[in-house]
Amino acid sequence: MPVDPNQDPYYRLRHSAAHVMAQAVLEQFPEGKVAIGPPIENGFYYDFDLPRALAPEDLEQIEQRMREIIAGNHPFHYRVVSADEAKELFKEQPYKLELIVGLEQGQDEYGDTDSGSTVISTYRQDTFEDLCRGPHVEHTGQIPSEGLKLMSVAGAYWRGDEHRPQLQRIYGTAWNSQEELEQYLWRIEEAKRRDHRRLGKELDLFSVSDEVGGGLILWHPKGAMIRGIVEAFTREAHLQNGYDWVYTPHVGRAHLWETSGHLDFYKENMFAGMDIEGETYYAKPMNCPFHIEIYKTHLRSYRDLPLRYAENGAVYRFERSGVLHGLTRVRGFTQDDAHIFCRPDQINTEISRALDFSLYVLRAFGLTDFSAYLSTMPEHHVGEPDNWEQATAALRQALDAHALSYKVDEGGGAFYGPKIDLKVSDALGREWQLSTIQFDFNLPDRFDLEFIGEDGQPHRPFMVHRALLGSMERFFGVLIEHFAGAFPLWLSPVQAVIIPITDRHLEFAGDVRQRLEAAGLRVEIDQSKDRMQNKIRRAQLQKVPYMLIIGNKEQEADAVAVRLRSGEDLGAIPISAFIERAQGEIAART
RNA sequence: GCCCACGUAGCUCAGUAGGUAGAGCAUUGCCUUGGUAAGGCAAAGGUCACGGGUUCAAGUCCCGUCGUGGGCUCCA
Repeated sequence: MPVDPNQDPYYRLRHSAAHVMAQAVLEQFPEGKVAIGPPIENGFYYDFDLPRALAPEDLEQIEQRMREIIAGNHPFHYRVVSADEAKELFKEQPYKLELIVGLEQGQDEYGDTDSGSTVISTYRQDTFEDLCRGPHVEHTGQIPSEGLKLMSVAGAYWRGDEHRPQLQRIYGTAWNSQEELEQYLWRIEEAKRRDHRRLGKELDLFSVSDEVGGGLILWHPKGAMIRGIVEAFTREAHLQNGYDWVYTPHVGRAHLWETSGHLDFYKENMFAGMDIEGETYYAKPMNCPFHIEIYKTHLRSYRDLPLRYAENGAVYRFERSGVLHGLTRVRGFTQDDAHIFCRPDQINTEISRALDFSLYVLRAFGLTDFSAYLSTMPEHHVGEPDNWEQATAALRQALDAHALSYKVDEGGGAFYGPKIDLKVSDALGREWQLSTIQFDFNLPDRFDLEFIGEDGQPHRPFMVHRALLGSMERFFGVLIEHFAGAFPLWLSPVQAVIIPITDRHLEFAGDVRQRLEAAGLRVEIDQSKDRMQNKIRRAQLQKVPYMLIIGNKEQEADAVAVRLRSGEDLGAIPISAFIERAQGEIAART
């Protein structure tokens, strides 16, 4: 994702670092070919076509050479050249030549049509001259050597096209100072510590089995406990917000998917069909057709609308093996899916409600930092432009009413309707796409959906597809990383561990457990023969919110000595008082 | 799917120049009965991902398959 030169204060420095890196690499591989080298979020990269694969040692050497170039304080010289001059200058560089031809046709370096000018320019520092529109720092000395680090090498296709040559991409990062660099590196380390795949194993939440297949999640008891709480909470919230809960099957006949158009346009993402008594069935990649079939079981009056069908619907999509990733990119997942069928005059209210509901649910899980994206009508689309306009206006109005700042992706909507995507930032400031609210002008036509209006005539309803959490799998992954596995009390699979100091206290421990469980708390006793210290350590590593230590003193006082996972020791608290405290915390979902 | 790297005990990893497999944690047993992040001793645990090849000898070298990771692309 390229960054905007006008908005990113690191743009010049990182872009310049990319040029310096290209110089260093070409010095080492004079026959190497260079592609493009833009600044990106947190750093920069440059793509090379080199005679051999780069190893980590090469990065050290390149980085070393970069520091020398930086120390040389070489100025960046800008000049405008004609297309012919440029072609002569880069005659040994086929990728640059392709870029120059593109520039002549008004394309940018990614091959996209660029509305900007078609000026062809270069920047030169020291011995290296690169096709570039800039801007850059004034001289290489302005790139802070101590804020620079090459991170990794990876394969990347020329122009992102798998049919074009695969290049070697070197990722680097560059900051204004060593402190900034170290902060960034700390964030990377912290992200690794929070990685849901790692915590999923350490906290025994879920696994993926080779035997079952990639991208198919096994929810272990503790992960399933959390999922169950999430589902119960959101289901209840849906019922309170005017949704009807439904259940639909995992497979459907081929004819359904022909009608929906999935077999025409989505087949490469579907699991292969299954033959049952001469009829082909497909695992569902989406829930919409099923909800539509429910809609169609009755003739609907304008008075019946809006109808809102919600379901935690498991869907299966064939994702290429290379893209699978933990819980966030899988082949089978459960969407908290709903479809709203409404009259044209209801869409403003419905969209506003859906957005409101979305924000309410996400906030309940401690996610409070949102950014919104509005995607509008693409060139190839179905449905009447009037409807698109009305729908887009409704989306826009809802965003404005909720005082959400949003970016507009002009022409970025799906072919079947405009949409709002909500992204949330987690505790580390990373963005995750969760909620989506999108209109669908395609399926109502394909399934010939109708309602009878006040005029006694059939009309086509508007259909809105929306998910709040996105999928249970991805959302769980986000929760794990957001909380670093230390879930708030209401979500914690084990809310308290009772730690008897000696075996003599086991009986009292059992008594305490019973009372806490009767109060609705999820409690375990650590009956191992380890010492108290080790039991504390174990509960701490499992990120259990409360450790309740029980010895002679507590037994006499009918109390528990409460230790928090923060390390704080609250001392002895009467059992009834502890129950009250925990119940209050659960009710507040903090 | 493609490029690169990786695949050794339940987990995290070590195995130097090919010579026949090791540690810590977890598990089990015995001793220890303790006051806020690891008590001691011992045992058990591995067709070194799978298949083939080179070699007197392969965890180690070569080829293939499967899987995982980092990217590309895509996306809930």
